[in-house]
Amino acid sequence: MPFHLDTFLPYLLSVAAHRTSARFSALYAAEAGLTIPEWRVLAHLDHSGAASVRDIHNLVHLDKSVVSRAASRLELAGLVQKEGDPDDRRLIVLQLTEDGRALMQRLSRVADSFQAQILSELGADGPALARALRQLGPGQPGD
Amino acid sequence: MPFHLDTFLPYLLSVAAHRTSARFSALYAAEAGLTIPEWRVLAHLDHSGAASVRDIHNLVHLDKSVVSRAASRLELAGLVQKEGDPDDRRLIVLQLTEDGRALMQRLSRVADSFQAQILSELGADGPALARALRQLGPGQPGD
DNA sequence: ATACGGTCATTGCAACTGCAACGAATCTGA
DNA sequence: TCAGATTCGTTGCAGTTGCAATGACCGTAT
Repeated sequence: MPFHLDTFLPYLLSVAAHRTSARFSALYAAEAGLTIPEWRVLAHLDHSGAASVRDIHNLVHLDKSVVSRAASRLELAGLVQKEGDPDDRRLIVLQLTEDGRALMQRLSRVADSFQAQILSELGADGPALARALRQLGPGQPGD
Repeated sequence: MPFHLDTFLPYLLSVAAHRTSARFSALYAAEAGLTIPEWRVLAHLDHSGAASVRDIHNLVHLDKSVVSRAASRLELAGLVQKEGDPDDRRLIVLQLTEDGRALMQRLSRVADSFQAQILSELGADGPALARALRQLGPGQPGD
């Protein structure tokens, strides 16, 4: 009996994730010229206030090098401020600038309405999807 | 109010997809030395018998160039046979070789048991996840 | 003090991706 | 018939990613 790729969860996840990210990134690429890693760094900083490259690497599932380069681009764009931590000079403290906070204020509204749009498309399966994704994502398993 | 990335569906999808693919690809990377696109091409050929590069590009959500290069590597590895279509000499007919079929017979068992493993982890949310992913993936919306 | 292992951010580098040509083959309509 | 538009697979190329150094810095135990 041949194998059915179109019911295989890793494949379905990959396609759904790619398509959903593309739909959303079209929105904030229009609003600002952001890439996905840049968006995630901004979003995490908006949520956590200040964070090091390592914090973001651990919590947002992005490689250290990706975070580092995204932060450099964001600093150049004036959205993020980088300064050395005086207590531990290995660390870089990343923070939103005034412009960055203003941008995130606009973008979080876009994100919220996108989320609402997706949930309305999903109907009753929305909550189960969120639960399942949290289960599959790197939560408990050591990662 | 700050934005919460950890309840945002595009982000959750991306993390879950990446992690699940990594878990699975560790299995077939051990069994054969396959990359993800190579696995998808093999799986689709196992399911559809024979297909052109374009067919796979359309149905498996992989860029033409990715399919083309994966097919070349698979041909070199003796898993796939490439021949020109006599009716339309622009087309390339891809087919599994005997070795390719044998490999897919082993891999589809690995895949099935992985799928079962995932579903058991998800419990009651599994079916809703599958429905939701099919809804989000490129089905109806022209794509 | 100071040597040493561990942690941090950055950088180099190879591999991969997505996109835009490109050449070959087919289709269309005059 | 035959010129132009289209479709096919491949290839070039720039940008990105993941991984492995690298160098700076810290903590600790001698």
